[in-house]
Amino acid sequence: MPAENAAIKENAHPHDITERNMASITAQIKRMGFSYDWRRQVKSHDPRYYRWNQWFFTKFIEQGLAYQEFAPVNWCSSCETVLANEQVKAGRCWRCNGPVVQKGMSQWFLDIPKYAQELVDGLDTIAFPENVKSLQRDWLGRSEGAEIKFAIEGRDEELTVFTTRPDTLFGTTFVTLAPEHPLSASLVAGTPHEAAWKELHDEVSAMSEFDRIKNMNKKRGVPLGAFAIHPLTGERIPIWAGNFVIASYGTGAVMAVPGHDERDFDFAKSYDIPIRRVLVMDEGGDAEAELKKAECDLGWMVNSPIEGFDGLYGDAAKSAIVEALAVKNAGSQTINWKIRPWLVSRQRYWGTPIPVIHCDSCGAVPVPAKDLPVELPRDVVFGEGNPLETSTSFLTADCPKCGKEGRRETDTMDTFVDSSWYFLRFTDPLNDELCFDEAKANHWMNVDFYCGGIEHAQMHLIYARFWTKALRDLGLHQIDEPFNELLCQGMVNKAAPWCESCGLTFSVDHSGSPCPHCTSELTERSAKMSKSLGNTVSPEDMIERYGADTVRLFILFAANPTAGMDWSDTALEANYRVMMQLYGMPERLFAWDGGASNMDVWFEGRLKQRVTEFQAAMDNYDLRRAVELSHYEMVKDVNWYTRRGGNNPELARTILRHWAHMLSISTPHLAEEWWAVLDMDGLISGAEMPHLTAITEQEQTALDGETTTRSFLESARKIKDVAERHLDGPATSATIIVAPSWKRDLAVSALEFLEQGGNPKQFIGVLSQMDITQGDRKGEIMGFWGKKMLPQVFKWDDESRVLIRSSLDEVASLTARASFIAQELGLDHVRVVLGESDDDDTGRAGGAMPLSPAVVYA
RNA sequence: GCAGGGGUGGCUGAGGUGGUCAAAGGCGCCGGGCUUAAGAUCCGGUCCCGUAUGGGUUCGUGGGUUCGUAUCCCACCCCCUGCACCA
Repeated sequence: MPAENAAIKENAHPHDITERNMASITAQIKRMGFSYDWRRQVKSHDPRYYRWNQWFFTKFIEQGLAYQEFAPVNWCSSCETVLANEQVKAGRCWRCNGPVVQKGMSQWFLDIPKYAQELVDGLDTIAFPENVKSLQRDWLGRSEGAEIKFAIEGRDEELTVFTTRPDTLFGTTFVTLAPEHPLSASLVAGTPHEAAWKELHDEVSAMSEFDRIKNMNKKRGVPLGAFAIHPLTGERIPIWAGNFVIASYGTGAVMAVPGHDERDFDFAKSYDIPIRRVLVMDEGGDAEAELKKAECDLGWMVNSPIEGFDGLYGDAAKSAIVEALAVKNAGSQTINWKIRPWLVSRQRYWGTPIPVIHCDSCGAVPVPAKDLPVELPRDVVFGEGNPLETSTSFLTADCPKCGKEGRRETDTMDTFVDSSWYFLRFTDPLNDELCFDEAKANHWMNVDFYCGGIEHAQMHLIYARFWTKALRDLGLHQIDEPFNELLCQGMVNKAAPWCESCGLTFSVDHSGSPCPHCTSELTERSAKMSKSLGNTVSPEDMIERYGADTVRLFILFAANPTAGMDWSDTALEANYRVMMQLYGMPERLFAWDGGASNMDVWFEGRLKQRVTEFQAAMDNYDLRRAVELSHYEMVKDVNWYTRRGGNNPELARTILRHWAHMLSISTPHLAEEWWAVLDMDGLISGAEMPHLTAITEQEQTALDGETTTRSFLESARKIKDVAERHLDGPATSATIIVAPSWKRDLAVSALEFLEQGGNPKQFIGVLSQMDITQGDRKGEIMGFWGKKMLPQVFKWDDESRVLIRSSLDEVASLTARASFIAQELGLDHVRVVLGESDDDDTGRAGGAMPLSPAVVYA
C-alpha cells in the first residue's frame, strides 16, 4: 500500500516504485556489509511468488478456511480500503492514522479462529518474549463460558447470549442486544419502539469505532417492547438494545445480571430495572442484603427459584446451570474467542489478485491451478476507487465451471499474506513446480532465531503462525511453528521536542518554538526515530562520514539488541576513534623492534584467553561482550604488553592473525584490511579461524603473575595517597609484605570446607582443630577468621580461588616485578618480604591477605 | 480496571542461579605523560569520609529471610506497553 500511495503521489507505477526502493535498500544493505545469500531473494510482487498466494487461497476455499461474507467491516477512507481488526489501532488506521469507520461490505475472510486454540497452546512451545506472548494471548482472547438460548415471547425465533458467568443466570433481569443485531430490527418493526431504536442504531452504526469507544461510558439503551423467556424459570424478561453491546463479539447479545456485573448494574440503575441478588460473597452470607454495588467475584448461589442450586460455588455453580440448560436443550458450554476472522481482501491494486471469478449461475468460483497466476494488469487508472475495476482486460473472464461470461474478483490480498510464508519460500526460492519442496522446508524450518519489531506481535506474528499451521494441514510440510525464538529489537530513538503539559511529541520543526497547543515551552524527549518527527539520521550520511564499520560497531556496542537506544553523535565519534586506532594497529605492531621477552609468554596465553572468551560470548548471542573483547579488551592487552616492555615483532603476526578473525564479525571491512596487510590469501570472510592449543602451565603462571601484580598496583596506589599524608614528603621506597603462610592455609581450609557445603558458621569448629590454632595465637587467629577472613573468603572470584590453592609464590612473583612496580608507583626502591618472617621488620603483616599484600611506604 | 515489563551512580546501561558488587562498558568530567600547541593516543582518577591497605551510605519505598542480599520473599509507590463497558 505504501508503494501504491507513493505511486499515486508521484504519478508513477507501484511496480517501478517498488523496484526502485528495493534497489536502494539493497544497495544500503550491501554497503553496510551484511551477509545474505542473495540467490534466495524473493519478491512478493513477482508472479512467481504470488501465484502461490493464489494457489493457497484456492486451497483454503476448498477447505472452507477462506470464505466470502457480507459483514460490517473497518473502512479507512484515506487508504480507500478495508482493514483487518488488528490493523486498526485505537480506532485509527495503523498505516496512515486516519479515522476508521464501519461499513457493510462483502469481503473475503480467513478463518483464523479455527486455529485459535492451537495458536494459544503453541505459545508454550516457543521462545517468544513474555510480552509478545501476553499480547497474543490477549488478542486471541480465549474466554470460557456458555451459550444460553432464550425463547422470545410470541415468536418462533430465539436469541442466544454468550456469558462467562452462567452461575448468575437466575439474576438476569433483562437481555440486551447490540443495536445492529438482526433481531433488534425485527422485534421493533412496526411497533411504537421502532423510532427510538432506529435513532440509537443510526447513531451507533454511523460512529467511527474511535468515537464509539470514546462515548462508551455513556451507557444508553432503549427497550424493544419484547420479552424473552428465561430458559429455566420461564420468567418474562424485557429485551433492550444497548449502545455498549458489540455486534461482533460473542453473539451480539448479553444476558444482563445487574446484581453481579458492574456494567449491567449501572445500566439497571439509570433505567430503573430491578436488581436481584443471586450470589453472596461469603459462605452463608445474608441472601437478603441490599446490593449497593455489583458484586462481581465468584460467590455462593442464593435465592435460586429452583431447588438444588443454593450453596453452590464457582465452577460447580456454573456447571450445574449448564447441565440444567442442556437438559432443556437451551444451552451448552462453549469457548468464545476475541480474535475474528482475518479480513484479507483489499480494494487496492498493489497486492495479490484474489483468484476468483464471479459467475451469475455458479457464484464465486476459484481459478483452477492451471490458470494461475492471475497477474496484475498494467492498464489501470489510479485514484478513482479500486484500480482493478478500470481494467476491462482484467475484469472479463469466463467462469471456469460453466464457461459462461463471468467477472473477475477485483479485490487483492492484504500484503500481510506475502509475509506469512516467505520464510518457507526461502528454503526453496526458485521452485516453479511447487510452492516449496516439502523435504527442503522440513529440513530448514523452523526459523531458529527471528528478529523483528514488537509492532507485529498481533499482526505478522499471528498471521505467519496461522499460515504455517494451515499449510501444514494442507500437507505441505510438517512444521507447527514458523519461529522458534523471537527477539524484538529495540527502537532507535533520538531527541525530539516535547511538551510536558500536553504530553505530546512534536516534529523537530518546532524545536525552539512554543508548544503549538498550549504555548508553553517545549523541552526535549527521546522518541522513536521517524520521518514524521524528523528526528532521523541518514545511514548513508553516517556511512559516508565514518564508514560502514563504525556504524556497525556503534549499533552493536551502543546497546543490547532488545534495549533500544538513543542515537548519540558523540558515542558514534568515540567508535570512530576506536576504528581509527584499530586501523593503525598492524603498523603499530609491525614496528616492534625488540626481541623475545617474558611478556611474550604472557601475551600468548592472553590471546588464547581472549579467543575463548570471545567464542563463548558469540555462542550466547552476547554481541556486546564479544565486541568489547575484540575491539576494546584486545587493545588494552596490547597496551599492557608494551607497557611491560614487550616488543617482539615475531609475535605481531600471530596476534593480528587471530585478532582479525574476532574483528571480522562486527567490522568486516577492517578485518579484510588487516588480512591484506598480513598478506594472506583471499578474504578473511572465507577463511576459518585457526584453533589455538590449550594454555600451558608456563603461560598460566605468567597470566597469574601479571594479574596479581596489576591488582596489587591498584590498591597500592590508593594507599600511597593516604600514606604520604603521614610521611613528611613523597614516598621514595616501599616494602611489600606478603601474607604469612598460615593465612593462606586458613583460606584454603575455609574454601574447601565451604565447597563441601559446610555452613560458614560451623567453620570455627574446624578452625580450632587446625595446627595453626594450637599455639598461643589461638585467640588472635580465631578473631582474624571472624573479622577478616570470613568476608574475604566469599569475595574471591573463581580465578582467585584457584590461585590461592595454586603453587603461586607471591613473594617470588612480586620480587620478579619489583622494578616495574617501583616505576609504576614512582619509587626508587621496592622490597618484597614474607610477613612475619625474619625479613619482615615492619611489624605490619597484620593487614596482609593472600593475593593482597600489605605495603609500607617510606 | 485487567495483563505483561520495568525502576541501578552526573547521564546511559550491564549484572540479577544470594557471597567474584562501591557495582562492567560507553558518554561526560578531572589530573598526568607525550606534543611548540591542538587533536589523537597512553596512564590514572571520578559516592562520602579517612594521618596507611580502612570505615560509612548506596541499586524506587518500607518490611522480612540469611552469617551475608542490587540479587530471594511480602507490601506499597511510580513509569512504560498492550487490552478494555469482551458479556
